[in-house]
Amino acid sequence: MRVLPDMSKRPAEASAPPPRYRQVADALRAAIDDGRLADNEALPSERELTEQHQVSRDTIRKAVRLLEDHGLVYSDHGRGTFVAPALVRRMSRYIDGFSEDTRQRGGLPSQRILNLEFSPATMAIAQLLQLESGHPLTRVRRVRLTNGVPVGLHDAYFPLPPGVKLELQEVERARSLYQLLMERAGFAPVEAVENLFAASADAEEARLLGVPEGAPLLVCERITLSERREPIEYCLMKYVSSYRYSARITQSSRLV
Amino acid sequence: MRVLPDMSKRPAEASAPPPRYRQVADALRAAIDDGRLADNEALPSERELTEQHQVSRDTIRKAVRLLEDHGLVYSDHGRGTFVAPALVRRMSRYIDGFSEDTRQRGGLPSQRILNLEFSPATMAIAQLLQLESGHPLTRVRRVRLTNGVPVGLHDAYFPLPPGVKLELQEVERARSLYQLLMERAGFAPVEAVENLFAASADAEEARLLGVPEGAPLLVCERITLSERREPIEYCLMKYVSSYRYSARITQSSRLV
DNA sequence: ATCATCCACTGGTACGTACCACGTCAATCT
DNA sequence: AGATTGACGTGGTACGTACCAGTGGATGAT
Repeated sequence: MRVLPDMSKRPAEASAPPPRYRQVADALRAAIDDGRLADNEALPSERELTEQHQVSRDTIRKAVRLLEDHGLVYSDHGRGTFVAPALVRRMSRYIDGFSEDTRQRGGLPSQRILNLEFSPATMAIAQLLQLESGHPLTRVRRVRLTNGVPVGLHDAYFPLPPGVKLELQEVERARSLYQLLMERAGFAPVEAVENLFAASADAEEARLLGVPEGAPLLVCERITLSERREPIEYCLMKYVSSYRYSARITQSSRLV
Repeated sequence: MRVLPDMSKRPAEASAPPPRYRQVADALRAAIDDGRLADNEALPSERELTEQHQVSRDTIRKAVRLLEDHGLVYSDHGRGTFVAPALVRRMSRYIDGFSEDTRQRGGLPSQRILNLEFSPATMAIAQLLQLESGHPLTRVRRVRLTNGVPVGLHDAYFPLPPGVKLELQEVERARSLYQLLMERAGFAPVEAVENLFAASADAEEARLLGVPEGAPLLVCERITLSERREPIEYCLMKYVSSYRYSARITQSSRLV
């Protein structure tokens, strides 16, 4: 079983300027966003970009690769690099993407805290979080809304370092739960794994989401991992059927 | 509107040896797969690997980056590169992953073709595939099974080049629909975008999947794209609630 | 007109070098 | 004992060079 580290040091401090390849990527991204580069239009060749930005080809390639990873462009050997169609560009997903996803689709995200409680880990959750059964966990239940309409239920469980206690007030005030957890507990998610499946709404879920009992829900079970790839949160999210979860799948450079 | 290219040339021919970085990646992957490198164990440093494999650091970094993209390892600045825990390693998804996914989870995948028909594109599908309404499409409906038990319904629509016709026989004989489409029609998917949501089974779906009418289903709507990022297939997949769709989410090198 | 060849251009691989940024931990200083 | 420092090892960035491999249009022969 793991021991939870103290996590009280704040990284903080002024930020260094981003690396060159990142600056180039941002410039290209801006050109795509404001339409100077249209869907499926070719970017300047890497050698041209080298001159335009006065950096080495290596740097240009890093920039392009970054955009490619995010689905903004695609490269074809021998032909060039092209702007990905908007359909693909919209598909990036990030951790705790609810607020961002909603905004990106033109909706206004909000949330309502249902409760904040401290409960020992059940055997199932303890196993997922690699803690011993009964380890004290904090549990936050929230309703997620889009334009004031409930679309999802989030049920998050996470261990807090000894001595750290969350108050309902601060959770309700916080703009982002993750942000708060980062400040108060050094919570630093860098990766997450999710399992999605369908389920029926029980009576309580139906009431909270404003749907009939038995209505189909999209269930997303998430385990959030720290920098060291230790599980730091288990979260069960249930969405009404109008909610869309987007994904982008590639086969490039597939590992047999 | 697009015009469908002929697509009759076969790439074929012997394959060149894979690039060095790919060979290194395979070697590392093998070491991870057979347990020579345990979960969260550190890989040799990049400079060590340089000597072991007698290649430049650039090549080593390409190899490591490849593994990192696939969630097999993770790198920490200043600390080293480590084997990702199995939880994360299992999360890669690929196009038409049903058979592979199922096998990987220890199940035996199979399928039953429901029907093969030729139907003009409805307005909705035509728009998604960027074709004019009424464009002739081929439609294949299949039941997907795991260990003989139905778990999903696939309903695929795709345009075929003029002159190419699929026979029910060959579809039923084919080991993989995509494989067949590649051989017969130059079908070359390289990317796909998916929307997932929940829905209730209607009477027919319930019958085919062996679940009660109204049972919750995981619906996955997929648009498959060619190398040129042209939509080449629309596929609606519906899964019973025991089916798990896995995803891995990262925030590394996020584009603000 | 058709086909094959060639060539200019694209991204992809691979080498080398240098330095920077970050973490770790032992040595050192309070 | 505790805090500070600093050397060292790690991955990250950036430069340069060279050549390979796939594309597609121009060229020319048929």
